[in-house]
Amino acid sequence: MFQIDNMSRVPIYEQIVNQMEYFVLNGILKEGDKIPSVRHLSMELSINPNTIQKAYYELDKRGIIRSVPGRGCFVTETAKSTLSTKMREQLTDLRELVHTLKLADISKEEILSCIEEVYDEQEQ
Amino acid sequence: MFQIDNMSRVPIYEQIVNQMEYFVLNGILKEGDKIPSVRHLSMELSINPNTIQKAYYELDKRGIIRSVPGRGCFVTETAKSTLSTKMREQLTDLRELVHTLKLADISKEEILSCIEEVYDEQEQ
DNA sequence: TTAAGTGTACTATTTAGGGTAGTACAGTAA
DNA sequence: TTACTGTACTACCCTAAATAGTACACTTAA
Repeated sequence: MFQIDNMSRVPIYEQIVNQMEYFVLNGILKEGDKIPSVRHLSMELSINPNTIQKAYYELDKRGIIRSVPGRGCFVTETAKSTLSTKMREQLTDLRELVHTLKLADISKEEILSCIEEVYDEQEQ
Repeated sequence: MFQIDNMSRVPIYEQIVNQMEYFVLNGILKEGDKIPSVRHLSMELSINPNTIQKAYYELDKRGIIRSVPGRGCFVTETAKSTLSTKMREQLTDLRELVHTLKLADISKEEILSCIEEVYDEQEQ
């Protein structure tokens, strides 16, 4: 499920956070779902439990999961809508990236067709 | 000219590299232009000379500038075309970002109008 | 020739973040 | 009771980044 890139500059705990959010947005994880326990995921990814805990703590703080001592961690009911709102802020990143591409003399048409492609893709 | 964000996770030397490339793409720095000396930029930004040197070394390696001992550093004749080619590879990043926005239920139309805006902007 | 400015090359040191190791405690559920 | 869960804590290691300081060779202009 999770893919960790040890060569990345992005810290492992943040990779886990990002992928968890991606899974929620993508519907792979749904509201109320139980996610892997700290120790279990730690074993599966061969990562120290503290690192997983750090990721889960961050996700809890963001309202994506809820940690229940003794029971486990679960995706909150509001996770997806919270993320959708947050993602909208990435429109700023989009503008910056497109601006850079424009400077590189990449045509508007090329950008637009790129957008069309992504939106016409079927999710598997 | 340069803006350094000390709170950023991106290393200072890499911020300088990025901004130098941006200036070249944007036409603020042109082929043959002399760029600030290591010591001068070091003073201006209150950054250790070694950090500036590291950035310049990287830019030299990428073919964006040429360092000439005793004379200074200059933007190469091929800098802009080199960067344009490299920027084209960022179309992959664009796809990923758009994919994320799509997952967040942001409409295609909203994305497209965002693109239009950027391309219709006048550069100052 | 001299002086100032240039890039370059070192070594040593500090700092902060990330990650690991190990232990311990309390709650939950079969 | 037993095994699982999240949580908390200290200590330690490692790496990259950045700083500090010095030194050398080259170029330019006075």
